[in-house]
Amino acid sequence: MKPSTASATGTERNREQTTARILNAVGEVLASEGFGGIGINAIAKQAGVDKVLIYRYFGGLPELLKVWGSSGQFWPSVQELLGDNPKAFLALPAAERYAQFMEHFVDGLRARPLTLEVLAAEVAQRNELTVILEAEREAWGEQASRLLGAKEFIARPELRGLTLLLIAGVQYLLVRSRTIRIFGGIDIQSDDGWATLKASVRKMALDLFRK
Amino acid sequence: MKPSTASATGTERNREQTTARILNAVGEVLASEGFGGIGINAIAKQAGVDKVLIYRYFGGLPELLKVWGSSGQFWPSVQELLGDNPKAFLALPAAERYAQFMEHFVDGLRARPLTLEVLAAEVAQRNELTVILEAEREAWGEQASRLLGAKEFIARPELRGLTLLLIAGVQYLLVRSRTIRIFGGIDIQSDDGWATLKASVRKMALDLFRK
DNA sequence: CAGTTAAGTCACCTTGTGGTGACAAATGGA
DNA sequence: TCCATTTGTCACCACAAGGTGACTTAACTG
Repeated sequence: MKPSTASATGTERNREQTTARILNAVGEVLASEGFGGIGINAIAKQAGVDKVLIYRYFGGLPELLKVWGSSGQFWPSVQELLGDNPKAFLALPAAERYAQFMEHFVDGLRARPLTLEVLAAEVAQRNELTVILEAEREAWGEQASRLLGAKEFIARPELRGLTLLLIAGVQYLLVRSRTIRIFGGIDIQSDDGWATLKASVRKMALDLFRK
Repeated sequence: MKPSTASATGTERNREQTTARILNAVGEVLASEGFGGIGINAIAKQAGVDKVLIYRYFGGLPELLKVWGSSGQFWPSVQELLGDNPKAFLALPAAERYAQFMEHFVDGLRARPLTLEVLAAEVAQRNELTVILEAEREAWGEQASRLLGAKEFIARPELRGLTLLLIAGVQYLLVRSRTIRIFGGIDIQSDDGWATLKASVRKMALDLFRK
């Protein structure tokens, strides 16, 4: 029997693997404990790694979060919002395009619990991680609004504000749905509840874009 | 010179005044430090009171927050949303009524920085205080939607979901405006930015309710 | 194979938090 | 006037967090 201390945990002096473990642990802690549970000790424990290694390899918690945040894709890609067939999407009538865009946005965000967790943290605190993601989102919004239809946005400037409010509303309801079920009488945890909300938006779009 | 220890701080064995100080301190700490800064030590310090008195008079932090939360009026009253003349408001055409309602909601919330602070905290954590306010809000939403126009909501059920999204969007943008300025290209800290958003909603209402 | 570098371990410190027991002093009856 | 109650003060504990210095041991390199 070799009296190896490292082999007990399965780690064998492999920096690459250790850093990967640490980065994974960030997401794992985030998923299980939420943003409030993020801390040097918790991450080190989750990774099965001594916390001093985090300081050595990353410098500290802020730097670690920065690296982690830059590597993941938290936001639905623009492509994801357009659907399987981008060309066909852009050929749709304005109302249908608008409705589908919002639906895809809802679905994309609902499929990303970690993003919702970070989104929730952004609201409460402002730190290195949230700053990164804020910038990322601004860029995304720019790109998205261009795709959604710059034409319509120029012809009808009020659409810009309205869309922003709806996007914000979706984000808020999804973030809230992590901890509460009923909001304004609608079940925001269920598919049914979201189907209702999507239908509302679709109806609005049809009314707004009708001749 | 009397060697009075109490008179140094201006407090003279007055329980009523002390409890009032403590309760005030809750709001003050909340306003200056945010919800994350709330703690026994911080509140006691702000109140200029020994923390042990908080335990004696309230039992602990949760109980203190409960008392504080029940006493304040965090949410715009329904009356505030209807404006100076409720009767006249209800006589307005649907579109105008809808637009004004949303405008009053925005103004009412913008005038309540403490409410925004608590709203932000609700997103991240769930504790005694947030539970109280959640219940309060559900009741409020029930009342508000009844006033806004049960008639329209029955005739056009999609309005319910749409309104919920807009209300949620307003809350989200206002909460975010505590820490960031630009969101989706709009300045959510300025009156101008909000005027733009209000105008968008108004235009939408006019389009939706037109014959 | 010897020696340096780097990975991982361990014990420890500091600080801020919630929480409590014991005390000093003012208040208000009897 | 005396004495019990209540108000306020102070010193202290336990604990978890971030953070660091010094050590052991494996791996690479000449």
